[in-house]
Amino acid sequence: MTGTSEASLIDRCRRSGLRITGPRRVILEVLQSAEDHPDVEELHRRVSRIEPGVNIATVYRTMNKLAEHGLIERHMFDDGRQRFEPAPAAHHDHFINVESGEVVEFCSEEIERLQEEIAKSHGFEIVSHKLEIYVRPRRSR
Amino acid sequence: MTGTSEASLIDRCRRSGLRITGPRRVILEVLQSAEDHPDVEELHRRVSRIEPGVNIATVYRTMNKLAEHGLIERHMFDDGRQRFEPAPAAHHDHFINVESGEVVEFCSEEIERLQEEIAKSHGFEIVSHKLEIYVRPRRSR
DNA sequence: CTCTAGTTGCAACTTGTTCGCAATTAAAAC
DNA sequence: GTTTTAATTGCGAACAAGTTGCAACTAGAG
Ligand SMILES: [Mn+2]
Ligand SMILES: [Mn+2]
Ligand SMILES: [Zn+2]
Ligand SMILES: [Zn+2]
Repeated sequence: MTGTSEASLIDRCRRSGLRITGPRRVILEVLQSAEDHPDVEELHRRVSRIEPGVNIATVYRTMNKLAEHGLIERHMFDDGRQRFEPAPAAHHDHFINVESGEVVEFCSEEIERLQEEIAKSHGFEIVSHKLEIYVRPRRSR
Repeated sequence: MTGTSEASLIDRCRRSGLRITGPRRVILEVLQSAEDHPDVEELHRRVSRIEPGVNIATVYRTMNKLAEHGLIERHMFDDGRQRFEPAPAAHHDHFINVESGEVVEFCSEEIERLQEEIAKSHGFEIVSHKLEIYVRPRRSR
């Protein structure tokens, strides 16, 4: 669940007809190797460590472009800033540890199925959904 | 699921030690009688129709105060603006009709239970959660 | 009625994100 | 390799949603 789906983001960009420039290459590498769900500032920080001079507007624009082409997923957890991850091979949802900010991925077949069921019973067809569970480490006693 | 829990928002405010001023009274009435999940601009619009001159900053501040006291619930759907509803008597989640913007409430005992279960199995204890299902009317064939 | 802490209107500010524009450049076409 | 052109970039300004400082006002306790 961590790590990208099929090919590298760079390859997928090429296939989508996106140009691979210097800044973009670095951004893609940073994004690809991220184990977490970084926001734009954090991406920019990581990019700048590798290649200073890349403007944060470029990071924003690149994220928008990648999202348009379905190469990344955009999230908006409760802190109110966009966070990103390479488009995952399979759907998953998220735990957010409210104490550490850490994000943990999970997927429940049953929950997914129940969503379909309840949507159908309301006369709806699901376009997408978002399940975020804010948690803290369980204090054992 | 539509309509408030126990007492009126005004009463609950009084009990929380919040002062009932002119602007606040109108805001509370608007909020209480809302059938949807209005954002601040919309609340302000509705308030202004009843009593012009109320500043939008007051609406923002009132929402923050009410949320602090647990009298309303704050949501953030995909359009990126805060939306509000009076604190519901019982928990529920939301369908958002992507075509009309309409919000429909639902609750699934089973989904709630499965969340607990899966959180526990990851060593977490749930603080809160958010399940938003973006839907469109099911095209029957 | 008095007094004071809570509330308000207003304008200025903050934060996260987008945009216009001129300069640069990837990569398609020769 | 050279040319050509549309995509991309850096930069600063602009935006949008939400917050805040402040002086004036007022609910409601005593
Ligand atoms: Mn993820
Ligand atoms: Mn609701
Ligand atoms: Zn899911
Ligand atoms: Zn729920």
